Amino acid sequence: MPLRLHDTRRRDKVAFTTMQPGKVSMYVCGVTVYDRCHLGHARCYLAFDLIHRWLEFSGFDVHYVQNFTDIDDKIINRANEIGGDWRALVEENIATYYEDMDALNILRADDYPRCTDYVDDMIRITQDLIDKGNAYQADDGVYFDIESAPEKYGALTGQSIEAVRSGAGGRVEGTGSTKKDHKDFALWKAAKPGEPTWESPWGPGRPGWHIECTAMSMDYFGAQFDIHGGGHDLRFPHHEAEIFQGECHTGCSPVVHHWLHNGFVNIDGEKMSKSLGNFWTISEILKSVDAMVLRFALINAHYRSPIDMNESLLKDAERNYNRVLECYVNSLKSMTSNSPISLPNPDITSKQPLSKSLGMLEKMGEGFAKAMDDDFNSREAVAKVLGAVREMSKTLSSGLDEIDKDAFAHYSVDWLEETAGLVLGILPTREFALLEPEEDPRKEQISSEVEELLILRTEARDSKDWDKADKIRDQLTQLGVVIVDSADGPTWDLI
RNA sequence: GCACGGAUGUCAGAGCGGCUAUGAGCGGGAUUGCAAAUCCUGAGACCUGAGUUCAAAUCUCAGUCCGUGCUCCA
Repeated sequence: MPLRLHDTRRRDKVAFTTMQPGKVSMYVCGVTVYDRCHLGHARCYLAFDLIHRWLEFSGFDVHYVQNFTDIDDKIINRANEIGGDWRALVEENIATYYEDMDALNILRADDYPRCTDYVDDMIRITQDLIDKGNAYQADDGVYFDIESAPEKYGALTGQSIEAVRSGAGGRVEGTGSTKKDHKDFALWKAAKPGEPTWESPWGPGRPGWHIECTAMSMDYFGAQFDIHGGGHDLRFPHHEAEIFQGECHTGCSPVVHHWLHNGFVNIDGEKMSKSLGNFWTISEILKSVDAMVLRFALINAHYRSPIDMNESLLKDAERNYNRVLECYVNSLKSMTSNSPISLPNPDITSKQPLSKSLGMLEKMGEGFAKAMDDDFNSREAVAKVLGAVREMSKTLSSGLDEIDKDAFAHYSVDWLEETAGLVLGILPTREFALLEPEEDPRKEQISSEVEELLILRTEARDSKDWDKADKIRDQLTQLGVVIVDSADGPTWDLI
């Protein structure tokens, strides 16, 4: 089934086409490196990681470029606040960006260009826009002239020029700029005292934000490319500005063939923002939440829908993720040979349980691919994995003979490694999965005490002294220990 | 105000012309002294009104309500 995806510009799900057969050029707006990454960044780059993975899995050769915005008002301000050098701030935040994204098992892009390496290109494009009559010089920099290409206004957000004029209300006055219209955006900002600057035909200054992505994407891909992605908030003005710049500069329309935008993360029903105090950085969350559980939670939603992050969502994710992991580990352990016998034909209508089970799994595998092909519906894909996990667990514990079980386990492992592993990126390596969990040192400390109490409890239970048994259990709870009773006697773990 | 998106069981949330998912919660069952954990199983929903159709949660029109953007923001 062919891949379809939702294009923001065309406002519809469209068939995915590439300029070159089998090759995809994909540019995603990266972070402005003035601070550590937060949950919203995780969501965004996870969304495009999944898209990246699915395209590769579908056989495309993807050239994935993601930039770092390493010069910007916020960077300068932050550096001034902390009294440090802006370059050091940039380096530090790029390093932690990689740390955070690696932790979430986000595959690296092919290239991570930095804006400051492309200033010459930006100057060249700006000059060209001036020459073509799409830009003009004002007192405080060079601006793009919206009136020179009014038909491009609202390409992504559907807003008319008039609406924005009235909607902008009182915010437009008193900026002290000599730009002609408040909608005109800066291509080049004239130097202010104490700021890093570059030489240009318009005097010392630095590039505007929007021109950066245009310069970098064109350097890698030329005048046109397949996919441009970013957060929902970037549609306006950032991406519309890119359309103005790119299309006026190259004369190509469209420059970008598919615009993809991911939805936002809310916290407990509220927008995540610093002023509300619900701003979660990735490194903070990962202190209390397993990285793969967070990944699971974030891909268990369609990339375009907003996510409401809260305790129960994470709890749900943990539970479901552990279910998948446990099934994977059990399947790995059930593989007893290197050369499994061939399995019966998958047939969902068969009376033979193994054949029927394989038929179910085959169907769920098809459902998984169909879901991903339908605008990267990872939530539906996750549902298929969970359905398959249920089926696998059931079949593995259904009393198959050794040989069938081995073969079925091989099938299950392959199934999971392809879907949950390669595409969703939530499986650990085989070696890691089979590793016995490391003992918590705190467990060691109380171990003998707990074991003693458990013996007393077992004795009490044997003599049906439930009062005493329950008191001991309360005592253990106080120690922070949870008991799991099974047919083979009680086991325990830290809460 | 304008623009974009949404309204599905108790909740989260897929499906988007005929069959409805997934998970939590709740009911029943197995194991169990009880609880926890695990497994099996059951009930339960498609905002309102009109239209198209043999057939509508799904398409069309109207309405109501909600979210987001229009300002640096993933």
